Amino acid sequence: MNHSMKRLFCKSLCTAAAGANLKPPPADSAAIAKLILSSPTTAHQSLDEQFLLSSKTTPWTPQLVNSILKRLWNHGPKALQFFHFLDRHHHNYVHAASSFDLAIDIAARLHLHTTVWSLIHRMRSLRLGPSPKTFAIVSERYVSSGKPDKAVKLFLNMHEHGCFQDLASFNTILDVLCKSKRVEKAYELFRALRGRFSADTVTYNVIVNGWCLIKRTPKALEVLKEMVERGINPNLTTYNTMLKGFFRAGQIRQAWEFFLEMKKRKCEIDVVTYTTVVHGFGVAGEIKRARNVFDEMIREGVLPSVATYNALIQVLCKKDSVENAVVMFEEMVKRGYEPNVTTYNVLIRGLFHAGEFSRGEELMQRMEIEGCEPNFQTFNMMIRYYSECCEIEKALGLFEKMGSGDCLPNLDTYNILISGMFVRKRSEDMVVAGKLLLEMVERGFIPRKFTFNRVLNGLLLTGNQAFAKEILRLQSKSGSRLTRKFRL
DNA sequence: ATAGGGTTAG
Repeated sequence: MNHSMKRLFCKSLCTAAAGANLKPPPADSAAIAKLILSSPTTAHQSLDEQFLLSSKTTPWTPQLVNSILKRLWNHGPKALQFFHFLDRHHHNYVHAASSFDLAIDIAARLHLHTTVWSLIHRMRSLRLGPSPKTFAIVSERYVSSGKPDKAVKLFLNMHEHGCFQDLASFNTILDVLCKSKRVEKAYELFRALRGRFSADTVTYNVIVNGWCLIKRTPKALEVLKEMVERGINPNLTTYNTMLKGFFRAGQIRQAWEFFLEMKKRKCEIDVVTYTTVVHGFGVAGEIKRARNVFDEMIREGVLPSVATYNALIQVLCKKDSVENAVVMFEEMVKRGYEPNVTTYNVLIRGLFHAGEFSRGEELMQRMEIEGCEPNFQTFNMMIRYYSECCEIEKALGLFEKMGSGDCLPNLDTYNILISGMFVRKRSEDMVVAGKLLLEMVERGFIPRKFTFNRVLNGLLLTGNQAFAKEILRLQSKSGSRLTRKFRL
């Protein structure tokens, strides 16, 4: 059953249920999100009349609210406006902890520090949290905006906000630091507190992975050794992490030896191990060895997963030929696998990269027919290729499609498209770039100074002085205006 | 949201 059929089927079922008075009519998060998006965005203005009216009869549930917040993820100001509206005006509805977590994440992405903390306090006064998850979200935001010390401090002070630290939250903060490449900082914290929290296999795995992520495999091996000495047993995850680390660091020979050692020691190697090796060899350009390992896994009775096929298809595109990748794709379908969005993205990219635009477009149509929704990567990648090849109309067409669909443009989309507006060096493209810049600010994204300057220069050079002035005004007050508008 | 495998860009 394809996607549109599924939707139809769902709809008729729901209508039947409502008609029979079995349950309240289902509220459609897509429709509500659209209504919110189409409300005017003037400052201090509440949501649209139409929305206000319909909100009175909408049976609000946390699931519905969360679904709407996710749809509005890339329009943070609207998402928060909606969240605050329900919080204030619907006294019979109280937000769930999970909705608070989403709102906190959105506010943190908009750098609305004050809003983040008032939400946390409100959550606490309603006795809904904050939970370890809330702290994980806020820490991650701190780390990704270049403030790892604040993240650590937050973890150390968690208990002051009514949330006690435990091994799980310790592992989480270490992982957050490692994933953002702040491995030295994580290692420092790990050494200071591993005794207090009785570090376990997960803790050590997080640290081993951290060193591997920054290609410092000797340090990772050191931690592995220490782990064994302290009586903490490494598991398959530990070894798979190490294996991936060798490939990432370009130590192909060591990776192969490590893999052989894993087999020799009768470690029950799994689909993840094999996928790591197939991908690792492929990225290193060793297509033949990648294929050999792929054949070996089937011989050994380890079933490849969609991820394994994705790895193989990707490396065929990059290091072999896109034609062979297409063959592999058809083979996986023939064997009964259902390609996912990553599969399509990898192959569409391969086709575009080879200049096979129409075949790439056909594949996108095919994915939609199969009920596989394109995501950010799909759109952003295609927009990037179209821009590079001066197909600005096609790039803009995809952008429109995102805005009207379930996948709102994100920060990358705006950056890619704005860059694309410079390839033709046309005056009218500069105006579009300026409009995109205004729109992205309105949606809560903060353009880099470079982007502002580039658009300003473009407008000035093409005689759009008045528009340039408008953008200059916006630049000077964009940050402060947002904070005032959405503070609780 | 406690850890490992596919999407980027050389």
